This record gives sequence, structure tokens and C-alpha cells, in this order.
Amino acid sequence: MRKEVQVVAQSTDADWVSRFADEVIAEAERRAPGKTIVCASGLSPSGPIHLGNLREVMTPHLVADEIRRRGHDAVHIISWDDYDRFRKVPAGIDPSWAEHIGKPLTSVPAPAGSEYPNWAEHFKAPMIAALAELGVEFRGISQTEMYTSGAYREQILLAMRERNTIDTVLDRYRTKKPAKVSADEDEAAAAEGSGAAGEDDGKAAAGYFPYKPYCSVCERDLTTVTAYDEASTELAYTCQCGHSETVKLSEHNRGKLVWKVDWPMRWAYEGVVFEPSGVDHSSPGSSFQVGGQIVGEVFGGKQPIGPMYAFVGISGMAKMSSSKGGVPTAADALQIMEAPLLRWLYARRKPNQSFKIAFDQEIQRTYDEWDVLTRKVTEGTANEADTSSYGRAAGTATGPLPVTPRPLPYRTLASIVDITTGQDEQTLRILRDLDPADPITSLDEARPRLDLAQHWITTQVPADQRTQVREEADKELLDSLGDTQRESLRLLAEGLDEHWSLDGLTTLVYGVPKIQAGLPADTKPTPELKVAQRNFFALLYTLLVSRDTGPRLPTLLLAVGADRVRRLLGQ
RNA sequence: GGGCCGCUAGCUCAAUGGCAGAGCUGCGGACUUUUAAUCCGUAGGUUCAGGGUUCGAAUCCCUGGCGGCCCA
Repeated sequence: MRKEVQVVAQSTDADWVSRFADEVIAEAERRAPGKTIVCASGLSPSGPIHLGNLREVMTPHLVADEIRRRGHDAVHIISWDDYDRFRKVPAGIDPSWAEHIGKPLTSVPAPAGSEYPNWAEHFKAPMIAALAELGVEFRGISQTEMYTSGAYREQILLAMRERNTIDTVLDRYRTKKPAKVSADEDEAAAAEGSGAAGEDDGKAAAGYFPYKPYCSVCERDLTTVTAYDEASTELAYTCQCGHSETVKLSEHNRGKLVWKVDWPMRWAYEGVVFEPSGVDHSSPGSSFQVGGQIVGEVFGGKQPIGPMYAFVGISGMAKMSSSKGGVPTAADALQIMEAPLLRWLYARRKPNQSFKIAFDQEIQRTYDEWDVLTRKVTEGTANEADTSSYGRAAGTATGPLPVTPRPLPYRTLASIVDITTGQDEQTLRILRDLDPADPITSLDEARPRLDLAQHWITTQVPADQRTQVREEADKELLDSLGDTQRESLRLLAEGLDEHWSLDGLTTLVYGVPKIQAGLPADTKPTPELKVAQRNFFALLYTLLVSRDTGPRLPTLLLAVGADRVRRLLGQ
């Protein structure tokens, strides 16, 4: 065995982003030293662009950002696959949209009521807004614009000249039936981000043609190429609508390369060095594998470094799944959490690890972890891995992302807006009392986190888990109370005005059982007293919110207001 | 039927062939205060199973099991 001289240039405990950056920079230097390094994502705006698709963007974003931090030029391109065909009318859309099946997404009208000119723009817009908020800098490339402007003319003519080579490559992986376009594959396509994994690859009776025209009459892609003449570039096609014609590919701009050729063509065209893809591309015969062959054999390019990224799951989601008919989008997530937190979720897990994004109670824990991490990093006590994932989440090479000036715990904010039902005056009063030594002066200091917590409470937390202050007193329960319990309620009601502050009410609620036991107010709790206190609290909760537990009583009492408290306690 | 990924503490996950670790939960304690608040401490392990390689395996190889995703 030969002596091994293994040079380890990278630090051994670098995170995944750093390691990919090392790899990408090295590869880019081999290919074209000094040139801007291209990282890429591909998104199909065929429907809501969900949090799984966000991984398609965040993965190259983080790598490109690291490359920039190291002082290299890098660009992150997002290919909008808006020239793909409209596959299926999603649930909740007027069935008449079926007439548009087969048209490019940019030729399909947007869903009813949309302000956008077409289907693709309708779904791109919220994603673009979310990416801006997330600090993701990118150059968007509309494939509709590229194809219809003839930008890919040479590549298309080349692919047609090399169609036998392409066919041969595809044949290596074709399993059984040559024609296998299924009607149900758009769910699969919707579940990943890089395009249609299993789409018509161009095999037809007249031979193999990697180019598919959209019909010049009906705009749909129900076309079949019947002949192609290389010298004149004349291409003949028929359409299921009855139309047939011959066009010159040297001029024709209404069609596209089939997906498995389109993708590698763009790797070569843009010089992509890094582009991840969903796990569905990891099998033999997938477009990533096949593309790796085609990009070299046909387009003289190289396959990008392309990690497979795993599934992003969601936990929770009370209303959204039913009303929107699908998985939540980045915009949905940004309604309940700040951008750095969302970035963190994608940065801290390696691409091949699946993870879940919490829309349920777990979001409180996620936020707690984030706050602790923030504190540790600020104090300099975080370990290296945590520090780097924090850095990637909190800002980009351009600068830090906006933060909440007073980042009060999310669970506290959620609990407070739950009982104040978002009334600013009461919310401010309670927030002010949280830290009397340094009270906040305006709700704006707690924003945007406050608003996000409120949005979470109102849209994600099921009604039966929320605090619902009773409208009317529980007469039946009040009537059934014994003398001691009546007395306790009277003592509390009497003391309300005098103790109307967070601290005062705290003393009062713990004090009532002491008074009843004939003990002084500064008594240390005894086991008996503790039982009495607990019972007293349970009684109050039941009378106020119809349950035996709830938010801390002083907070709850403040939020409910003295008059209503007296009424609910029958005083 | 095929492919990919995963399986480590009750839960979510680290540990890139070299002493199995964190957070949360739990348990114990503190704060005149047992709540849906805060702080401190502490417990917790046959690393899915079996075999192999190695001085040494959570890590590499093989077989099997379970789970997720995808393709057919």
C-alpha cells in the first residue's frame, strides 16, 4: 500500500454548506477559473410553491451565499418553468379550466379573482415576495421568455441534429413501454421542485424528436412531430385539435425541448455548477441521471454538483390544509414565523435529511430553541456548528435580516394575544408589566413577532385549545358552591381594584387561600395550603374559561378586565 | 416489483473509523408564587437485528426488519 498524502484543506467540523462551497469553488476553478459561479434552482409555478419546493431554493441559496462570503462572485439563478404544460385542473378551480390543459402555464388564465395576468404569474408572485423577505437574492429566468424569444435556437437545432444520440441515451434507461405519459403524474411533479420527473420524452411513431411544438391554433401541446428536415429545419406536426402545419425551427419560437433534454441544455447554457434536486431524481433513468449523459454527449457541458434533498414535512396545520387544498407555502410560513427562523430550519439540516416545519404547538419549542441559540451566539458560548447555522439564518453576505427589537418569547406572546384577542390596549398593558424594570413603550417593539404569534393563534390553533373567556357566568356551578368557595370568590373580587397589577394580582390569588386559612400573607406555603391554592385556581379557571387550567391567572385577570371578572364570579 | 433516504436517550437530532453528545420532555430543587412564567441541577444508551472487515465500528461491507419518499 502506497503512502497516503491526504491533504485536508477544509476544517473538519465545517457544516454542510461550507463543505459544498468548498466543492463548488474547486469545481468552478477547474471549469472556468475566475468566472462567476452559477448556482441554480428550478421551480414550476403550476400551483402553490410550497415549503418542500423552498428547499430547492434554499439549498443553492445558502451555498451561493457562502461562496459570496468568501469573496467569490456567485449568482443564484431560478429557472421558472413557466413554459411547462398545464397538466391538470387542481381541486377548487373551476372545471372549465380543463380546456387549458396542454397549454404553457403562461398561457393559462390565472384562477378567478387573481390580479395576475396568467396562471404562472399568479403562483410566482407570492414566492418572489417570500424570497425577498427571506433575503434570497436571485436572478429569475422565465423559460417562456427564453423559448419564445428564440434564445435557445442553437441548442434546439443541435438537439434535433443529435436526436439519435439522445434517443440512444434515453434508451439505456427506458424500461418497458415507450409511451408512458400518465395523467396522475402532476401530483408527483407538484411534490418536488425541479420539474416533471416522468414526462413524455419525445418518442413518437415517426422517430424520436426532442422538441415538442405548442399548436399554433389551439396553443396546446397535443402535437406529434411527423417529420423533420435537417437542412431546411422544416418540422411538420399534427395536433389533436385537427391542425397540422410545417414550421421552420430556425424561426419557430412556440415549443420546447422535452424535459430530459431541456434540463441538461440549460446546465450547459447557463454553466451551472451547483443545482440540487429532489429525491425522485435519484433513481436510474431519472432526468438528473439521464441529463448527466446528455449534457456531455450532446451539449458539450458538464453536470452540476447536485445533492439530492429530502422531504420537508409539516406538522400541524389546523385550517390550511382543508381550505387551501395543499401543503403550505413559504408565504404561509412567514405569516407565523420570522424569516431568520425559517432560514434556520433549512440551514441546520443537511439536504439529505428530511425534517418537519411546525405549524402546531411545536412552533413554540422551535422558537425557544432559536432564542436560546441567539443568546448563546451573542454571549459567545455557542459551539461552532450552532454558530455557523445561526449566521446563515440571521443574515446573508449582504447583511443581517430584520429582527424583532424586543424578542419576547413566542409562547408568551401567543398566550397573551390568545386571551386579549389581539386588542392592542390590553396587549400593551400586559407586555409592559412583563418586565417592569424596562417596560416596552410600544407594541412595535414586539413586532413583527407579536403579529406572527397572533396570526398563529388565530389561524393554526384549534378552537378547543384556545382560551375562551366565558360570556355568561356559570350559574349552575356558582349555585352549587359551598360557603368556603363563595367566600374565596368574594375575597378575590373585593381585592381586585386594590391589586390591579400583575404583581398585585399574583399576591392576591395566592393570598386568598392564606387568608381563608387564617394565615398571614407572607406565610411560606405548606402542603395543605398548596392544595387549597390549587383548588382555588381550578375553580377560577372553570368559572372564567370553563376549564381547570389556563394562562397564569394574573395575566388572565388583567386581560379579562375587572368588571367582567366580577360578573363571571357572580359577585 | 425497482430505486433513494433514514433507523442513536421518552421526543427531535449531533458525533464525516478513535472517550456516544446536545436541546426538549421527565425527575429534583430555587424564586414570598406546584398555573400554559423564569432560573439551577439531574437522570436517561445492547446506536433496529444478525454477521463480516479492522488494533478499534453508530460510522465501512453483507443479510434481514421497520419507516418515509419516489418510480413502475
